[in-house]
Amino acid sequence: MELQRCTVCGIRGQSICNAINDKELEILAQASSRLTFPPATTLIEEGSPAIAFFNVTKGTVKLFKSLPDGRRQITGFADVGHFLGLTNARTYSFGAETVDTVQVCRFLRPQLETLLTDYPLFERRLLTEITGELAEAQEQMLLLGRKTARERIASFLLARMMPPSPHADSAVEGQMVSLPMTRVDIADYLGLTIETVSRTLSALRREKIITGTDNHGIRVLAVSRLEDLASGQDNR
Amino acid sequence: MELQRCTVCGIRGQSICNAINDKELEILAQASSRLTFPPATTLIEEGSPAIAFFNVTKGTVKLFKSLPDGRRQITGFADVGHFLGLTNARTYSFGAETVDTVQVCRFLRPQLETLLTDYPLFERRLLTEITGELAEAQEQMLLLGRKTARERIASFLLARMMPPSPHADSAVEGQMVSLPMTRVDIADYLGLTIETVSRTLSALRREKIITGTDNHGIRVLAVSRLEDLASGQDNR
DNA sequence: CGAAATCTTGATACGGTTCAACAAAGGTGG
DNA sequence: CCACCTTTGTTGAACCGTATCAAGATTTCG
Repeated sequence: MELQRCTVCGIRGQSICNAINDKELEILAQASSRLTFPPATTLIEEGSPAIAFFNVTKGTVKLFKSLPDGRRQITGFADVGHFLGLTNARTYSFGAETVDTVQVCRFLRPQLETLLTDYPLFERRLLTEITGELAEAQEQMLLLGRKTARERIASFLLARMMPPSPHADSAVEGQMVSLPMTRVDIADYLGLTIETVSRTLSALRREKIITGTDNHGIRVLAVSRLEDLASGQDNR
Repeated sequence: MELQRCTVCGIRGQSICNAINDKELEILAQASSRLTFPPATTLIEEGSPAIAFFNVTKGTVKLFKSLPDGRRQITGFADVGHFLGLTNARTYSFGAETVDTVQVCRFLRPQLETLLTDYPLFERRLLTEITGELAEAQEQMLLLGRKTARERIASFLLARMMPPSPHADSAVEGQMVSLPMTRVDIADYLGLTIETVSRTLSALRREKIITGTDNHGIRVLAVSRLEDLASGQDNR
């Protein structure tokens, strides 16, 4: 678990540090420490004191809530650029665990308070970020409350589709979707069981809407078919 | 539809205006207009341009998202003190409709921008508010993705229980729960059908966990039983 | 290479939906 | 203020999509 100073936040362009100008960047660097964690590391334990705040600079973190009997709902995946750990309460109401190898910038709570008051641009950026998270949460509530298993899988694949890279490998057909998480995680995110996730992906593969035997990388052959599916236009 | 200037925001103690000091209050008053709407009025149409931002000062507003075929998910109820309409996009990704008679303070977008930059306390308050909304959204995702119908109803009743008023009417047994919305709204909020909501409430009534024949006012007789139910401790 | 973890597929069960009929509440005009 | 009509809520019976239980296949990793 390497620990080093984040003198210049490496992913400034896509991270929250983006909001801060050059003079401020130095202060930010002193306020945060960069940490690297292996897969399946607990970053936040549900109910523990809310002492830190993270900005993901590499990898994917899953956020979740659990019931006493072990049922779990993953409320989101925080990819590069996203932050996590903001809360009003003294304790976290959710847990966070790394999916793959993850690098973060960590701010301790007093540091965060200082940053918020001293750097208005930082606070504004945070407000924008969290407003976007709320919109995503609302979309997910629609999915969990009203969509069928097929529609959920289709929505999930679309949401996780990489934006078509400019120097795309046009030799390979289909849009790439990266799925670093396991079937269990997908199921717990979509409010399904692993069996239903597996069956539904198999069905889409059979129908030539997706391809790829690799479990953590799928290719979408018919984006528009998926879009129809995701919004309930076309179930069969 | 009455329209008047909100010179001194009447519910300052519990509203977002709370964040603003006396000097600033006057400016806020000039930036907003107070409006009253009858039940079932559309405040925000899904997909329409995001021109305004509201603070609820009386009544309850429902927020929702819909699918093309009409399936609907209510993502939250905004009661007194809550705001709605904040978004990063140029259009709203959700709809909003009054449940009962509703009074709001409305800010137009440019006014909001000004307030945010000029009054840091206002911006901070907004960040706190929306952080709380995100936590609620996560709790609701757990409900929608992983709880049974019984657990959903129990959770809903608990969440809507009035805080026991200091001058409580101790002559009447049981904690009051106000349900201004219809069964359809409750169903669309909990990801169930109206029939299941009705059946489940009847079952809880039969089991003497709740009472009250009035559809919009229920009394909880056994709070701790409900709490067990809501977290999946005790299903029968 | 071998063991453990992860994923897939099949058979059966069940919670909640759907369809249907009726009951109760609310609102309106005479 | 009541009779009528419309809206909202309740209850029952049958059905269905997804969960559960079970077995086998594949992948991962030491």
